[in-house]
Amino acid sequence: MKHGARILVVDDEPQIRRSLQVNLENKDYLVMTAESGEEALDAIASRQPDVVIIDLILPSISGIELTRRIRRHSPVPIIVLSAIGNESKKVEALESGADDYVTKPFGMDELTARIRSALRRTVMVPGTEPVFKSGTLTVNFERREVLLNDRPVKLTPTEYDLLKYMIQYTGKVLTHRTLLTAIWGDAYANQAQYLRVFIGQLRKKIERNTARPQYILTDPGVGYRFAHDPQEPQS
Amino acid sequence: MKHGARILVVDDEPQIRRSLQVNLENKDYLVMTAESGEEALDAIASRQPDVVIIDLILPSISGIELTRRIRRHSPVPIIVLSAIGNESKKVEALESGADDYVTKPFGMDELTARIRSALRRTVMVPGTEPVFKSGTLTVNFERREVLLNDRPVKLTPTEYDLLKYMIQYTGKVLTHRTLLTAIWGDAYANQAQYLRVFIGQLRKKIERNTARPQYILTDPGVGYRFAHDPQEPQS
DNA sequence: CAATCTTTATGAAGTTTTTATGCAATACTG
DNA sequence: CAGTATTGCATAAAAACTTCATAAAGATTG
Repeated sequence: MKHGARILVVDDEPQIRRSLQVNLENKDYLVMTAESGEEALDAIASRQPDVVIIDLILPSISGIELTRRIRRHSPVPIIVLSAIGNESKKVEALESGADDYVTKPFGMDELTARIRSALRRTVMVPGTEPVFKSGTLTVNFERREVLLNDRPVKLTPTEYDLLKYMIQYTGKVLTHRTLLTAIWGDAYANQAQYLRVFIGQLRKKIERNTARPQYILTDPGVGYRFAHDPQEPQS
Repeated sequence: MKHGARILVVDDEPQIRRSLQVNLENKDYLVMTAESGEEALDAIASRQPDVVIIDLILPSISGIELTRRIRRHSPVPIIVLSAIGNESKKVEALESGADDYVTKPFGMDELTARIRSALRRTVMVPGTEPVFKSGTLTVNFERREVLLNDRPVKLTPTEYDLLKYMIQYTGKVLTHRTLLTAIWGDAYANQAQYLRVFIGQLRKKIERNTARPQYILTDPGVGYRFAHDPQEPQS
């Protein structure tokens, strides 16, 4: 019997654990479960999952605290489940190191899409791969060169830094705060408007249709992410 | 009197220095000498040789250690001289960043062949001559000579060093800091104005239209790059 | 003293920041 | 539950600021 990726589900509600387990095993994943943060930390240490799914509401250790603790010693991709109306917790979790989120109630298709994306986030250590390619977009970090359909695209320093940062974390949801502090510094953490302006300029330069971006996706109320699979322009 | 490439000879034995100097000057190279690693590092920083020849056996700083230190900040081709029976040092030197070696005793023909080969390699253009060509511009690194439409162009030493450095990294964006430390030294890393002046002079000498440079392109806020494919003047 | 390098000055070009506006999605309210 | 207010996003454009190109004067070097 051959299994796909190993997934750890952390939730205190037995029926959700059960439901996820059944559904994900149908998709050929190997599923393990934990009902508390402590159990989860043990399982991560001993059983090396490839992805961890965490319900934000947990007894004792909260999902956010659990995320933070996992990140202290493991880079495993983390997807958090947040109940609707829990937006601030979701952002907090992302800033604590989570990679992505799914809002309850959610469909299995959505979750499995996120899982697939998370699995592809093979730690892109900056410096290992000097050339990034996706669809018609090529970025040569060695040369500091951006090509679209083999034509050079001129980016300003800030635009380039922003694009580079996002590509480095392809697939991961990057909150406004995260991006602002990374590119502009701590003092600018609340200048979300800067971000909109520069994201807008980047899209104008690299997206075919800025109204339906393929690469730089908006996560409303949260931030932006660089798409793993450039969305095909839909009919 | 016009000189070819600049060669730095590093050896502690005066008669070898003298012999190499005379022989290489006969071949029309400009030869400078250093008798210790410290002197050599100074000379590389201040006088920008095109090739460095290092005797592996030196007092104080060894040839290998010297090679390593040079490589920390300069891509200048290094040829090491190893006495027979010193094979292991030779390998170590190559691993530390040397480009080639010559085993003593050696004939002048062999050494000059290695020098020519090293000079050729700096341009990374596989060909018979250590010459770079692009469009109407020709740079002969062996003779330290620049031609535009087959007419010689007079460059000052700094202009030449800058052009050569940029050609060595054709296509790659070189930041102000990179160029300044490479050509002028660490202490000048922030003198971006020098760079503008010299880039301006170079453009005046090699560009058809300095307002639309074909070769030396500006990346605003970042630095300069030597064009990969010289832009055709557009209508 | 002649060539080269370094400095200074200035207008032009380019970039970032700020402000303004419309739109769309969500939340509020009677 | 329709209509209205609010909030966040996208975009454009003006203003402020920074960097660039160039000329030319001053200093240095051999």
